[in-house]
Amino acid sequence: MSTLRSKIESVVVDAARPDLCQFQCNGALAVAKSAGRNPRELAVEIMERLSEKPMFKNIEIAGPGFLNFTLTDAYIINHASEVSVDESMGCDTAAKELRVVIDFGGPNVAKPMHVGHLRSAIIGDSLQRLFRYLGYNVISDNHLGDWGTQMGMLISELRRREPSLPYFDEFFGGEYPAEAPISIVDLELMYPEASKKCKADSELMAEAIVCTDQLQQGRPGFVALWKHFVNLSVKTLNVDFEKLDVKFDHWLGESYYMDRMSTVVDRLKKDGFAETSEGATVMHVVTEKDTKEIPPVMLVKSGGGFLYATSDIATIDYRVETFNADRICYVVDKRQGLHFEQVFRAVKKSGIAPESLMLEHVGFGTVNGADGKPYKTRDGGVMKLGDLITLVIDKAVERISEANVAADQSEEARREIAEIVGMAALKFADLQNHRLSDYVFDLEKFSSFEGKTGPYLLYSAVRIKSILRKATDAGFPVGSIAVCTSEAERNLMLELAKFEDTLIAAAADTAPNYLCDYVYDLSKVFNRFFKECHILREENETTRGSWLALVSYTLSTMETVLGLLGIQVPERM
RNA sequence: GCCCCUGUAGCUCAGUAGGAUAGAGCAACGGUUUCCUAAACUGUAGGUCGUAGGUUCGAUUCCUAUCGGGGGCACCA
Repeated sequence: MSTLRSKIESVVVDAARPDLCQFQCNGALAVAKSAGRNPRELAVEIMERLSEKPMFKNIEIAGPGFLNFTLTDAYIINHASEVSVDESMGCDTAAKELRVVIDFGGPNVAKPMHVGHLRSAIIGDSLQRLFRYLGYNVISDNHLGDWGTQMGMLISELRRREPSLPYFDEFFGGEYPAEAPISIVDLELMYPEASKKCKADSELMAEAIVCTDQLQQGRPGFVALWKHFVNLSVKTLNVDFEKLDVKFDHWLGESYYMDRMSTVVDRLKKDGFAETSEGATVMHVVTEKDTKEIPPVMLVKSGGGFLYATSDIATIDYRVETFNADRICYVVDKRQGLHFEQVFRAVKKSGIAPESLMLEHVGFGTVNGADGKPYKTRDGGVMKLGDLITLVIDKAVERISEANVAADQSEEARREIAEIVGMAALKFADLQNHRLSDYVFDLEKFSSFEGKTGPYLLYSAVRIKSILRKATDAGFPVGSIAVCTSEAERNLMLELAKFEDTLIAAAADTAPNYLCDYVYDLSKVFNRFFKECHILREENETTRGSWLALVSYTLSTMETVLGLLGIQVPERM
């Protein structure tokens, strides 16, 4: 099934001036230039060719050569009717060959997640849902930061605190304890302290780096300790991801590629891509065509440790070999752009990745406070993701009791609604911005539950559910879309017809904000229809049945799009 | 120093192949409730799209310069 727009002609676009027409075509203007012809004449020819089709109510030529199309109501009704009974709402969801790896989340061991991780998690999650919906073979992977210098910092910090633990005894031959030597709370407190000390004191930093290198070389006590750290951390990370309703197919952290890193580095050396420079192993990725400086990729530190780039290269090697990936999307802070450019160049140049592999850094901007600086807590500390979620949900609870809604519901049900509403507020507030732009995170603003917010959308959807419930109770059957009695109704059908185009554009640009705009526009158009066409009071059965079908179709579309944003709709609110 | 991103209404942001009168939310000032959830609907006002050139029939969009803001640039991730 094709979209209403593309049923006319593929080059036709939605109207820029809805007051003049429903769809428009600017092709005559573009073609006229290359053909050396008058655009209006060309437009007349196109119009004559198309005007025979019965779908058109009207075709006009306007301005310098725009073609303006208006469809007959019968045609619009027919399209809406067909799509409304289609399981995928007219969208091509057939399985596609392309295998897409989406790398997102990327939390670090021992560091609680913060607002930056929020963006990666919900943008990445939206993309995985979108690509899956469109039929792509998606593999999502939470690339846990469990193998970097922060591990060395933690190990050396703990050694200073508790030197007698067996993990630090090089000659210890027994079994290491099954229980972790510290709690998760201690671990999370220990990291910021260790990090601060290392930054301030180069000797401590050197010690941390030595510990990191030794860990990476497999020193048994350090590995045992490291496993404890990872296990503790993963437990708390899971709590946050669960609250966000974000799931991954894999949790393959950097450490997973430990063996592969040395293999890959050896191969790069053997094939002449890597060389030694100032004691470190590096790979040059600059080409003759470059006008800018591209620093070489650092593969091995002079002390023997691997780096961020090494693990990313090894990871690509794995994803090509094991997942047979055609495309890899990295949903990572845009400030890491240079890193990815280097890594992408390295794998292409060395042949680790085939030329056909699409490597894409899906970058995103920072989350700022009202002052335009990165978002912090009131006392200037890092806002933890878990705390942020709590704030948002508390706000929703507060608002619900204020507005005295869902008063007939149990305490538990209201709590559940508050969680859904809070998460919708949070996710929609983030996703509606283009991912690359920095945005101001204003709790009051998106918790105000007014305007272009998640809760507004939920409210619209919930009202539809309510109508459908009442219709069922009254014994009104859902018919098929058969009438178009008002402009509001026609506009709703036309808006619904934009569904597939929106999804395709969002996927092409990896831009969930297109979905946000669409579902918001749809809600607005629906709310107008809702105001003007009183469904349950309508006495004509055909009209009422048609409206119920239209309303049900709107609900499916809204729930689907919200679902692609990771937002669920409650039954009542 | 080099490179990348960015500058759109009072504020926060959209603007999906160069197209007609540049959009939305909030804030401001109005209107709508015997009516399916008023967390709604709706009207008005508000912009020389940072500035100056260029390409084009046509530029917020592409190119150049310039100013302002942010970011990145070998042993952190």
